[in-house]
Amino acid sequence: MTNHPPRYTPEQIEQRWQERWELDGLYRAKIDPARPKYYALTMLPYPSGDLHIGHWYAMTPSDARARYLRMRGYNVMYPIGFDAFGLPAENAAIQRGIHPKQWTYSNIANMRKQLRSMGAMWDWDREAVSCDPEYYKWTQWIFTQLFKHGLAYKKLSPVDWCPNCNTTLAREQVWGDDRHCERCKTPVIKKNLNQWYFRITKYADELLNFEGIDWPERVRTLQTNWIGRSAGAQVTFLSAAADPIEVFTTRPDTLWGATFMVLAPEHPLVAKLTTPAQTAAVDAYIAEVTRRTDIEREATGKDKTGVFIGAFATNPVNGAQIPIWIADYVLVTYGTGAIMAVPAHDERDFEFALKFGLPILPVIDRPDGLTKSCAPAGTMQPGFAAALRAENIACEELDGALCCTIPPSKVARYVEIAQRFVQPGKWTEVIGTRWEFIFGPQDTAVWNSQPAGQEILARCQQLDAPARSKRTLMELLWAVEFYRDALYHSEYGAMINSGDFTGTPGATAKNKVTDWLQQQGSGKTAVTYRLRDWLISRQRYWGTPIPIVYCPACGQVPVPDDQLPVQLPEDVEWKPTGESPLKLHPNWSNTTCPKCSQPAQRDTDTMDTFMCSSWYHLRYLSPKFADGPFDPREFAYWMPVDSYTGGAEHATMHLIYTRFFHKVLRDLGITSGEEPMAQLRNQGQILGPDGQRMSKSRGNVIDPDAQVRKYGADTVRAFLMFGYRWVDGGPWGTDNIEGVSRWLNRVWALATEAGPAAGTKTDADDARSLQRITHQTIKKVSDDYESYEFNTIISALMVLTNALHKLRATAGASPAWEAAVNTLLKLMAPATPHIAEELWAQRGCRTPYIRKHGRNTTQRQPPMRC
RNA sequence: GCCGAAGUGGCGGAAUUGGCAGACGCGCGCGACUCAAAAUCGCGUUCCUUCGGGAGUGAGGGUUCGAUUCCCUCCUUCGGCACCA
Repeated sequence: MTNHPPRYTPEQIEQRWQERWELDGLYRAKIDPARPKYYALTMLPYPSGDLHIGHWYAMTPSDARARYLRMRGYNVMYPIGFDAFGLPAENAAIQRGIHPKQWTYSNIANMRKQLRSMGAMWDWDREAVSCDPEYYKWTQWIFTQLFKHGLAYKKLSPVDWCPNCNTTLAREQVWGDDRHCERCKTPVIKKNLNQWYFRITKYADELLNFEGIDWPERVRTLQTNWIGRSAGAQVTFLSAAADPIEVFTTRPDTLWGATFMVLAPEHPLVAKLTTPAQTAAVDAYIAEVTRRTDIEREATGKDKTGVFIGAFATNPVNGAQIPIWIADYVLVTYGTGAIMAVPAHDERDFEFALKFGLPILPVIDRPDGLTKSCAPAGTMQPGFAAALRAENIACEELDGALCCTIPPSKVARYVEIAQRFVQPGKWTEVIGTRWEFIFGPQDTAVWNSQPAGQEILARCQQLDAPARSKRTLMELLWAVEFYRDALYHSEYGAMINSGDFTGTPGATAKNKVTDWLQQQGSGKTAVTYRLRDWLISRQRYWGTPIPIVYCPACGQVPVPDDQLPVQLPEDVEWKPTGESPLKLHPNWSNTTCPKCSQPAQRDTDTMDTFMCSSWYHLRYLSPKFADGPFDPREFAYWMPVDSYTGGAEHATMHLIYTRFFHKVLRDLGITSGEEPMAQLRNQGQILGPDGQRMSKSRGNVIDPDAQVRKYGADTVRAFLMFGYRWVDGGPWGTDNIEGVSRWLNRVWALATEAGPAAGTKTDADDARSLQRITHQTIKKVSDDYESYEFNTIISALMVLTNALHKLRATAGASPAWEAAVNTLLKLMAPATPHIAEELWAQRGCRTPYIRKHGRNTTQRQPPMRC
């Protein structure tokens, strides 16, 4: 053997091709109405300093897919940029004395280099960097647009504050049971601050509609739950002094069972309604609740606390006077901050009523028909059990008591028998679907109203000493363990004990009552959301300044368009004081009012960085455009984003904000279309080899640069596609990458080594099976790119490679062989572009770039030749 | 507690309009090449087996000629929400 073909040396070929692609501007996306467009987008990185293997995992398959679509003939735009504002820059500045700007831009320079080593087809001409003044000018402009249209407002309220990051956080940035900061894991505290909010709640209903977009079920569910729409009614109760107290309820059909009210301790009416006798207790309770942090509230569990404020309200459906309490299980931030308590059909209210001895009245029939009766020893005369048995009513003895679960059809019969057998001076009862107390023959009492319940309780207390300690009838029944599962339920069912509405079936009850309330003028249908408005003020330096000026005469004035951007000053102290660094600047905040030219002050907070990332996909369209946030011509051609990929951890943050922005801008006439991203796919996460999240402190971080040096970018790319289900991710596998490396070497050998000697006979069957597997691979690879199943793309390519290997001796001289090798290279090109390009060129193919070759299909077409 | 997703060899993972379970890769075993090793190549590799077979996709049940795939119950893991009226 004298003529050894050159070995596969990725370090020699990869950089060469990257430079050539760049030089020829191969991946510059230009508007071309003749071709179908495809906007492929992957979530922009934060310039933390080093490209992480996680970036590779997220971006490589996206890039491969974009390259695939390009080969299919689409005009593909695949842009990249940096989400460059944010806390890490400032923290690095504090720790190392580097200016956040310098830190950020040098990181960006480094990451650009690293990103290029991936061999991705990014259009660097479209790069956008969110901390560039030309970028944040338009972030500010969008803010002023929202302000002018009443969608941005300032409000003093208790907000979540991270004591480590020294700034406020949006609600969705507070995570976990201990309510910690999403970024640094420090538990948050509450502060009362005057802050800017965006009215995202105005778009709640629209954000619930995912029609026409192809997003993962999981993200849609997360967003739906986060928005948390509940439909019901708002009902007005009146205090003795006729103050209206509004409550929100999803169960207007239970109004007749509202036996008390609960207001949030912070409810504005509390001070006014509290009677003098209760003032001290109420003040003490409020003080205690305010002192407690949310975490302590959580720690105290669900044990209900509360206090009676001395006042009563009138239930609008029956005029009943019901006591008003305050309790911290009612949240001032949800609904109206006040509830009607229906203890018989709401678990929390039930618990509260039981604890504080408040009355309970069942008003909804049990749909499951569960009916129970329990007669302690000595309650019934002998023969009772036998009489029941004769009726086929099954009972069991529990601690001497005769406990029966009565079939619905036998309830009436049971009552008759019990009447006959109850001992004089004793009683028994039937509960569940019926609430009837049996004192003797011809002597039963039905619990169908609050007063009736009181009377029954009084009778029982006369007969039975232990009952005298019970404050309510329900408390008496709760003492019987056997009854517990039948005393409370929250199902829909026929209305009972509800005046004229008694008997209304569960299916229609809610609507009938709501309609009636509306006629009476004491209620209306209402919808409440869990979603809160988006708090965007941050008390940090490295962010977009809020373009608002406070004028003593004119109030809040947005900075006019021609004065944007409000530049971030560079000469600041960024010590973490808890105040905005911009506030401490000697003169930055001093300005003049854009309206009246009198001295005025700038807002010294900066914006949540999620604002920057809510519209970056629009800036990519035309990052240098000066007459607006983007060039409308580019928008018209490229939008919406056809495929958006990134982590699912952004489901309730970035991915909801960006939809909100899009809809706002649409309503302002700036954009069009319902949604910004037509299709979304989430990738999973790469963990350390130990199965733990990669982190420097654990020492399990995989450095992509080192892997590229060792194996080459193509191997790393193909391994990341091959080793995992993309949606799942998993631990970095140190072993599997060797297999991918071997595969590329085998491909190299196949394409470069001399074939069988001239004149070697071809086995027709083998040539045919080579052709068959070639076409099967084309189909498999195409289908799997469409469905983001990247691991099976690589395995299909390996299968084809193995077949080539095996059939070389017998089919290596056939046309099918040449077609198969060329097809393999083309099918590999999206995943492993450098080696494919190199071998393509080495084979003397006339088309200069493999990617220019048209689509591969399974449709009949001549064997591909280069 | 509520909602959602997922459980397949020693490992990563294939296969679902219901049709040969374990593709592809790792690892492992045997062999070739080599003085030797690495690399490479070839063969084998779900488990049990008395070598005839038998069992097998988290567990149990059901539908079916046939179930990893569909239905019911349960278990485990992960993610989200959690006093949201």
